[in-house]
Amino acid sequence: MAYRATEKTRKHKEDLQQKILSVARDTVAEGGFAAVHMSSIAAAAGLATGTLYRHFPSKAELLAEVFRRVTKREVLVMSEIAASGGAAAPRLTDALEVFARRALQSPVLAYALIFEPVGTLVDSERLVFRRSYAEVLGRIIEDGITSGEFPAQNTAVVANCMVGALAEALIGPLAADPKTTSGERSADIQAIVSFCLNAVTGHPQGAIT
Amino acid sequence: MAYRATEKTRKHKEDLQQKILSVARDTVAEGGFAAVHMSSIAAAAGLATGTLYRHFPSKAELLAEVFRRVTKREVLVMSEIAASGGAAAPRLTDALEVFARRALQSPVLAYALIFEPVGTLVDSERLVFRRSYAEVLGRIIEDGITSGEFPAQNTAVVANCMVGALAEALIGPLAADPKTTSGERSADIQAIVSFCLNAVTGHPQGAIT
DNA sequence: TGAAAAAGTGAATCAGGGTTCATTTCTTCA
DNA sequence: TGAAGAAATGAACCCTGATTCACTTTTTCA
Repeated sequence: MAYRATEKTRKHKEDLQQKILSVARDTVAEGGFAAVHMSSIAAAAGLATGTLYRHFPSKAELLAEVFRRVTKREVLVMSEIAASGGAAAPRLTDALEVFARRALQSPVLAYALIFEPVGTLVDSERLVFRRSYAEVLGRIIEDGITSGEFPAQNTAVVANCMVGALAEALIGPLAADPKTTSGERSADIQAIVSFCLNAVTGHPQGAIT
Repeated sequence: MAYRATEKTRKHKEDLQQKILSVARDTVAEGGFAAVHMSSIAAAAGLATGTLYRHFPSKAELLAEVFRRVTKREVLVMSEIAASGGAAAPRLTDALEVFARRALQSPVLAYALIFEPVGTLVDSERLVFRRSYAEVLGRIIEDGITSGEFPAQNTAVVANCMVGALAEALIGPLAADPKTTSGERSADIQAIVSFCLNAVTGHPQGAIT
């Protein structure tokens, strides 16, 4: 036994994985999951194609890992807002706006995370992702109901509706094409947020454009 | 010149096209677009694979045609409701409910039409499809604004939100899994419709569950 | 240092389904 | 009937990109 893994190698391995994931993440952010090819990821990371398979069992798993990481951060951001104290309505507004603003900041990534067809593995991660959003929103709505801010309603369905409304109106196929000005886009955000707030509160909130 | 196309051959050709389209449509309804393979469609239609290419230049065009046909009917149904006279709120309710009920009646087809990844050609048809829905809903909302039933609002964005909410809460990844009872599903429909109605009217409408 | 084991390499292989096309069968009409 | 053209056939081909694997290079430690 003339070889044993050591701290140095462990670190090296870890670094490579990070490198691969980061290259892949950037590729996704720039061109969506469709732009990810094992060969180009390898090249961009300064490795041979085969080496990727020493770190990830398959392309699907690599993509799933990328998805998980990017996604985890997004959900975290929103759930922090949700957990902050205060009335439900402003928290809901904040949560929706943060989602929207981040999505518009990197539209390709947003599209990739929410809609882009990839494959079964990523799809099931996406399910988790969407569920997380719905749960975060659902919790705020429940708080609002408890505190009497919002009327009683089917929390789960309402939360799903909000996720759908945001996704569709902001980054889905029906969204304005990306060349519209950021001013127009933030008017859209306001409209979407108002839509959702009206829906839960049952009376107009905020700007109606 | 010992051959010229005749009525009989024309008819025959037409019949074959219908047959192919109908077989393909059934396949989609049963297993989504992913279940469509040129070889199996051909077999199911009693033809050789190559024959399909005498009627459709490619698989993509065949699928696009299937998509167009199925989709046209759906939009028609909803736009008839939208065009019927009366107050905007009940018309909107009807339109949303019809969409929902039809979607639940053939969930696989609904998923295929709204979400399933297929390819560029079908994707652009899908864009048309979703736009049509949004336009139909948008028109009702405008009527409601004109008549004073609804407050002024960004019609286009609101319509998109509704399409998204319906799609997501009903047939998207977040929707209840199909084995839930139809009773539960229709409670969901009510919740979704209320959500949308609240959102446009700014005050609670119908059942709140 | 050198043997053992892991990591890295990248060209070759594989897979799977859409598409082609040389050949066969069917229609039409003089 | 038979020549001309259209339609049908289905096995072979092709394309594309993920995956493999025999070989080379590094790393570790007695």
